[in-house]
Amino acid sequence: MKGRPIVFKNEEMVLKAQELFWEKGYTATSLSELSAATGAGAGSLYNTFKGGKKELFKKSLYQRKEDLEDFKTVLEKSDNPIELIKAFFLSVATESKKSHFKGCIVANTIVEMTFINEELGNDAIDILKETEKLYTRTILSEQKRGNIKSKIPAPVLARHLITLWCGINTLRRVYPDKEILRQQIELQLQIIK
Amino acid sequence: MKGRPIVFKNEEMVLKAQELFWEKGYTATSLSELSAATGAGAGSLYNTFKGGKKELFKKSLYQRKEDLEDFKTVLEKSDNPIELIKAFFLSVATESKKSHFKGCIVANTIVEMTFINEELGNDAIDILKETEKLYTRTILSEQKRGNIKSKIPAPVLARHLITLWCGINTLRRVYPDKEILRQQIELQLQIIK
DNA sequence: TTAATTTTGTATCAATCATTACAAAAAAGA
DNA sequence: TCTTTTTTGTAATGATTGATACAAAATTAA
Repeated sequence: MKGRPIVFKNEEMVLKAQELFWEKGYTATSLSELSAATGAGAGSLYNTFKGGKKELFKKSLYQRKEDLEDFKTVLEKSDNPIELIKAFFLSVATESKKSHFKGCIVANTIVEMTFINEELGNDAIDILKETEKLYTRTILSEQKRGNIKSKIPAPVLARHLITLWCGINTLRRVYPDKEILRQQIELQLQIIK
Repeated sequence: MKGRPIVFKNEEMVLKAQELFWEKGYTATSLSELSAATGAGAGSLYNTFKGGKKELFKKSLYQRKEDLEDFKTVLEKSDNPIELIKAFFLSVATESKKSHFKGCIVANTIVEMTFINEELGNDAIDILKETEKLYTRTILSEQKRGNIKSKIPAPVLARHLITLWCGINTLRRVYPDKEILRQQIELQLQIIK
């Protein structure tokens, strides 16, 4: 292929940008910060991401959808997916302080974007709904297998996990404390039994 | 008192500003929008709120602390405060669609401010912790009276309500639906029994 | 009436915002 | 080697940001 060789790889830039967007949100993250973090100047940024800041954010958000796909694969291979989901929620408690303060970029975006940019807000909502679907399928299947005795409808239990996720991702900023978080997550996971 | 009479009352300006901050957050709300919403020009805005945008936001946030004080008074007068708290949570489900999209300005601020402005973030965290204290006191007292049989420590149950609050205030943007919200809130309130 | 005081409205400020323009750099293909 | 193509770095762009300067307006006190 002709042309000057690429030095700033698309994927690496997205990951650097994601970190910034995750911490500061869309509005408060400036192009100059993105430029400094990625190392790429405005020229490279706009050449790589023709849609500018918005496209870069979309890619950063979409990266989490791919992470979800990875988790889906792991769940499908497991013969006790419910325990895996519970372990995932509990693992949040032991993450770093910085992770606590960052929360979840998907949940953060839903909160930030509702009255700012409906398109980006809906992109985030879609990811959360996709996650919910995965939970619903898993719970329903495990109910049929008898691994979950609860008669509460699978969609309600799945939405409970989503609500817990959103709740914990705010609580962990108020209490970035392993023990407190573990206690609260355990309490709410008891509903899935 | 000497001087040209005030036409823009402090309280009214705070309420107008609060509405904007609640919807769009701190960063995305501009002074020109605040000026348009309150009707006051830059002159009046900066004369009334010497600290500018930041002070106006602080006042908007602090308004919710006063609302909390009102709720505290109602709870103290009640002989079944737990039912009042549960009714309050359930009442969220039937609010307007716009209210669903707005969520909670305190929770919103915690999410937005962590990496932007620690001071404003901590102001919001303080309000949430104050709310938690109110819940803890109420639950502990009702446990002693035998109105709550659960042996789960009052602080854990109180933090459960805070987590539920944060969770629901994101979920209601994903599902601004009366029935879904009622279902999820009811499920989680069963823990307080 | 006049002076003192405060609020209001408007013009303006420097700084920063996201984005674009464009030439130099660096490669491949002819 | 020369042309073509693409990326990169830098210098602009106009718009908007939060905040300030300041005179006119509107009141009270002297």
